[in-house]
Amino acid sequence: MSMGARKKPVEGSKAELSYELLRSRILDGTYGPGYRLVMDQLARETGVSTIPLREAVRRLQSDGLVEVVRNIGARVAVFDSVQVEHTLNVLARLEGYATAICAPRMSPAQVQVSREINERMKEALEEFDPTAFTALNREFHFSLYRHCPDEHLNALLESEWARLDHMRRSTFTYVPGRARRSVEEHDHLLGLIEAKADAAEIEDAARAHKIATAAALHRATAH
Amino acid sequence: MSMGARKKPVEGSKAELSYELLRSRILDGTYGPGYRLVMDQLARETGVSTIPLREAVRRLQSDGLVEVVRNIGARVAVFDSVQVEHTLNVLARLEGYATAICAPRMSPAQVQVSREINERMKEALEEFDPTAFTALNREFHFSLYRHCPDEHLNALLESEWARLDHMRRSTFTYVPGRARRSVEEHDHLLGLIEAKADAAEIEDAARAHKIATAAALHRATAH
DNA sequence: ATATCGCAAATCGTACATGATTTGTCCAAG
DNA sequence: CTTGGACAAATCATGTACGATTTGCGATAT
Repeated sequence: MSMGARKKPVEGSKAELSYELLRSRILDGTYGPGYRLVMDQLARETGVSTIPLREAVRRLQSDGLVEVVRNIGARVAVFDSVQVEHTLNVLARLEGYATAICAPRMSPAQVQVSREINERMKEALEEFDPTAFTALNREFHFSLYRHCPDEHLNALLESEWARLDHMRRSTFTYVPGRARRSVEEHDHLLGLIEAKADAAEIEDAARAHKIATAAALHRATAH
Repeated sequence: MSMGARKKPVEGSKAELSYELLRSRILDGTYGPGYRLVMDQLARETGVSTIPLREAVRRLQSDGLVEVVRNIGARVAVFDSVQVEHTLNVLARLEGYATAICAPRMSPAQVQVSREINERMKEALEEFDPTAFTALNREFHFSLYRHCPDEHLNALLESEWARLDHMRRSTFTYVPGRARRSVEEHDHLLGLIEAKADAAEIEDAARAHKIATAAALHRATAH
């Protein structure tokens, strides 16, 4: 038999594709907060039937990205600014732990990659580019715990970041004075990792870093 | 119109009921780890059709309780002891935070309820009843952050505890020497809450408490 | 003993029927 | 002429039955 690249779409059930499609459209803002997900409409639009779409919506429901009401339908979740603050605080604890257990596993080369990302954040800071800054910030933190031995923790982090990305669509959150301090704290954190500091110390630093972001946002919004 | 209590089963779609049924059966061990969830079979057994069951399985998939493979089916997730340790560590961080933000909101009466639960744990300890002890332990911690203002955090805690309960089916985890220290730490924690201690201090205590449990388990299993 | 063919079982997807909710219209009262 | 309510029709979520496709296993033939 020919062993050439077959047209085998191994990862391509309609339910799976629909899930990724809807998810990406929610996260990139195509379906904003409160948007109503109508099955028949989506079915015609995407060319699949309603059943795979229903299954996709169910997964999104457990992900917390949509809210489903019986006999009414599904809407993409809507968040207010206090929930942004809550999510930041939860992320602080999760990230602190993840960063701490991954720190000993990081090679010097990987630390260097993270450091370069932080340098690019400084550039974005110089050029007043909040969007790029935010994206790089996420990239920076994920670079710290990419090789986390706990897969479920990784899934949690991914999920919380996704929620956060989506929330930024409703309430734009960028505290001007905070960005400069943020990159400094990143440098400090990298220093601790390179110095093979104690796990508890690294965890404290990483947690405090994001708690500070949440606090800055708190002061900026609910003055 | 009569406004008396109608027989309105507001929460009663077949998809919802199927979800709760499957979930409870997974958590109480009826469907053990690795159990194969066959749609047609479940459909005949429960009297509903396959579609509501599919939706239920999708939600369980995002909950991390079942694993779905394309064209193969769904199996109940199987965990090993290291994942128990991971989950305990994640729970430690989440519980620490939740306990800290709920502490100022607790009334003396609520503290008293928690204290009574801890007293019952001491009784279970005297009578060598690990099962009751474990159940009470969960009840104790939930009593501390029942009125959490962050609903999503509550959902996360519920989810992680559910995972833990299910894991205990595979690997029975009870470290004899740990239980006595545990109730002492509970008393200490309650003292901090009553004394209106600093949030950071309470968080540290609650986190350290569960980290110690994880560490004890680590020593007991992978000696 | 190995390989190939074929059957059984279960998942995946579609079309259709049903029931609940919302909307829109018409009529009547003020 | 405006307002309020009731009835009707459309819209959409929910559930069922059925067909299509894939996987896994066993039997048969070489």
